[in-house]
Amino acid sequence: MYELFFQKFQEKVPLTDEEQEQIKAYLTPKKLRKRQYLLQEGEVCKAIAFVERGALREYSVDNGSEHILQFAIEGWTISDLFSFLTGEQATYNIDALENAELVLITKSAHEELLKKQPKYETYMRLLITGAYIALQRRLTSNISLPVEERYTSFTEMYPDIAQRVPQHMIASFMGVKPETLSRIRKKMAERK
Amino acid sequence: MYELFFQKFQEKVPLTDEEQEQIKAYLTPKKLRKRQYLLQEGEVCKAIAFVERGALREYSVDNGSEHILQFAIEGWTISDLFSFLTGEQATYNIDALENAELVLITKSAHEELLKKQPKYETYMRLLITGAYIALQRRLTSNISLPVEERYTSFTEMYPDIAQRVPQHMIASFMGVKPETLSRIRKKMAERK
DNA sequence: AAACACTCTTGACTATTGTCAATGAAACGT
DNA sequence: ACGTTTCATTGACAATAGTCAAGAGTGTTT
Repeated sequence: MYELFFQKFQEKVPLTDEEQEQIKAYLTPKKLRKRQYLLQEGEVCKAIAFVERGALREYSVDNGSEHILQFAIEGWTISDLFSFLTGEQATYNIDALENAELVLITKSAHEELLKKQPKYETYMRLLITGAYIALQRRLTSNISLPVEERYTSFTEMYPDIAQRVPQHMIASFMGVKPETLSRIRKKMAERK
Repeated sequence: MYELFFQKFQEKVPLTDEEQEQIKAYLTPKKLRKRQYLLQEGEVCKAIAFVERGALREYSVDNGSEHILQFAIEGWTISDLFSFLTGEQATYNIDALENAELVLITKSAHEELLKKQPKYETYMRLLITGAYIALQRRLTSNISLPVEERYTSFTEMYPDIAQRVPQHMIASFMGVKPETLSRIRKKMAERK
């Protein structure tokens, strides 16, 4: 259990066996069925979730339409960080696109680990730094590139997600309507 | 010197006088004239810059058109983090919109501080976490909201920047053409 | 003071994306 | 295996944003 979690952890920060055991004591496993919520808008986000198996999404809802902020498949971490850290109401929803097995770091576990295990803080720092850089790139491509190029770069960057997730969710992730993505794919196919 | 830097630092992580002196030894002051580059695409980003006075922007260039990723005024931090951390070529440019006074943390200072001063690591973690959360919100509003609402929320969130920076740069930041922003402002004014 | 660069606005036109509605195919649950 | 939901596609039309070109107002430089 927690194999993938510690594999990803150790890619960033190596751990001795004892350190790993120490950290393990703070983790909570959780299973989620497809369509089940991990977090709903308005609740307080009580954990950071690492995906051991399955696929989740994080999204906001605006006038009834969903906007996907993030996907998370095996090896990824997902949370409403703002709500988690401040205790304020979450503005995002998180639910499972497939049955999933998660490793949860609860708020209290997070705080204890920050106090007791410097390597945890380092891991968190590196994790968020990587997420930040990825998000900067996504934003840059969003304000710079036409939809078609954003779509091809998405499928090249995340071919696994592109295959596992319905098209209209990729459209939502990209910030366009499903019909628009469908037409763009058609044009691309015709050109080939 | 470095007043604002340490004020912002201590808002996140309190320091003793000795700790502050220790950290101060790693900082480098730098002045930048209006239009001067701090970083050019293709170079390696050699420092994280904190703005004591003035205003900078970070932007990418695509087919000759500029796309502003970030503004930074007093109290903000700016860098091409990816290039800084990996030593790869920068994909962003950073230059001064006004004469500016900066506090630089060079790569070697950054590494030494991470080793020697745990509070520096904590500060960095919190700094990036805050930046990450802000960026998530910006992306959410980019994929969710029409341009007009993005513009009003920008001016409400950053009234200081909205006043100091030319309109076409705000358009670039929002990912629309200057003409479009101009027309949206006109519509808004007519409705009032 | 004249020349220049920069910024913002506006108009006419084009391109892209969204909306609404309908259809067929595939996947899902029982 | 059946009915139900979910998904993707398409068409006709509307709304939004981009392109190109021109002009006016500012402020700066020399």
